[in-house]
Amino acid sequence: MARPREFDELQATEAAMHVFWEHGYDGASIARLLDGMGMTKGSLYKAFSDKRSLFLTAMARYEAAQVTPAIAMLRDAAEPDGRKRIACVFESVADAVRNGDRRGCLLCSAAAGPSFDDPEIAEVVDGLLDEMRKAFEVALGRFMSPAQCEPMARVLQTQYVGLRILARAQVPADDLDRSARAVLAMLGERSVI
Amino acid sequence: MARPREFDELQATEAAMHVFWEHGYDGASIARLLDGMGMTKGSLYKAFSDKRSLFLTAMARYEAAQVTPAIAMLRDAAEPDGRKRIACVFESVADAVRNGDRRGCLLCSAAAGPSFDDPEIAEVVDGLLDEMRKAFEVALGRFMSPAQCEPMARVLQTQYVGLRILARAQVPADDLDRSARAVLAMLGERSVI
DNA sequence: GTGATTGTGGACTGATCGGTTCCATATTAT
DNA sequence: ATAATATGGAACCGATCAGTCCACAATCAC
Repeated sequence: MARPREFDELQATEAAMHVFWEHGYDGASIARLLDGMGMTKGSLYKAFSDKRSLFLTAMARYEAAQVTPAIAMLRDAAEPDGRKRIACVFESVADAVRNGDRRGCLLCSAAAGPSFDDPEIAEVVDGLLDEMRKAFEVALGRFMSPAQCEPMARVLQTQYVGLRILARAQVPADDLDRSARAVLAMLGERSVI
Repeated sequence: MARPREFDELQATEAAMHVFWEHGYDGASIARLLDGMGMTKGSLYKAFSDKRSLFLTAMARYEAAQVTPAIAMLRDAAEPDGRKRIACVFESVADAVRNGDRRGCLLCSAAAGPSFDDPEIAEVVDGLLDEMRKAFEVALGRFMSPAQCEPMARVLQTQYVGLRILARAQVPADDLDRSARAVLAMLGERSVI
């Protein structure tokens, strides 16, 4: 017995995610978010309470749409070659840059940004980055001795973050492409178990 | 025939550098800068024109005080062991975190931040990061085949950026310490030329 | 001393920020 | 019809932002 929403909540959340992804937490002003989401203040504040809540919602959406698939890929038992699983992740990073996508990674930008004063946001970001590290470790376990997996998973996690940050910087696309491939070259050279 | 400055210019520049280093470009409000530099608006704007100019000056100071020494270390012919040169850089990163220094690297934060809309700032940052990459390559050349140096230098550059970003995030110090050491372990394992 | 010159402190400006409130209007279920 | 809820949009809030301006202070040459 009430007027229904005129906007699709998932769609609006996704739009917000893209604005945050592109501009970062601080750079995403309410005005920009409203523009990107195609709604006005009244509706936004009624549906999402405030900017911080909206960001957490957008991060949850980012997790579902971007992080979870990557982690699933790294843990995908159907692909026996661990190197291929890892290559998939870094190639998608390289692909994004090659296609002009300079947004990097919402998590990495959040980690670098001032939204980290917020402990809840920090906890979510750190948690997801840790999940990625563990997933890297699983994939590495397919072709490396267990003792080497732990440190190498850390290296890959850091590489992921570094590449995503450099993607936002105006580093030439060629350089980034080479850097992403260098990670794979490094793994390729390494001896199997 | 004029009133002399009450502040030391180098000292003020250094203070500004620390404020930018800790809070990033956007987070370093004029009020915070004034507080850190111990001066008032009139003096600051007379001496440094505006925030952007002050940032460029602070970056130049950061280059002289932080980047140049690191690059010199990586290129130091007096130290024949290339691994030791590289270890020195990553150990100083680990040391900083261990001592509670969570500021990361001014360049890396700038690369991640919105100050990158400014082409001049971007150029300086990219240039310095590139200098670091080349210095890594020189150090790697001491114990690796030339063909392997180029991609591995990219990995080290990315690793440096990633670690510095994660240092700003609230990742546990132990984790960061392990991650920094993992880079060295990786290099240690690799075969000499 | 006086005057020219430059640094200093702080009040002030206009813009923008996130966020709130209000309301006339629209849409639905009962 | 009525009650309930969502909409767009404007008005508004206090805070903060970078930046400007100017009276005043301190120094120099003379």
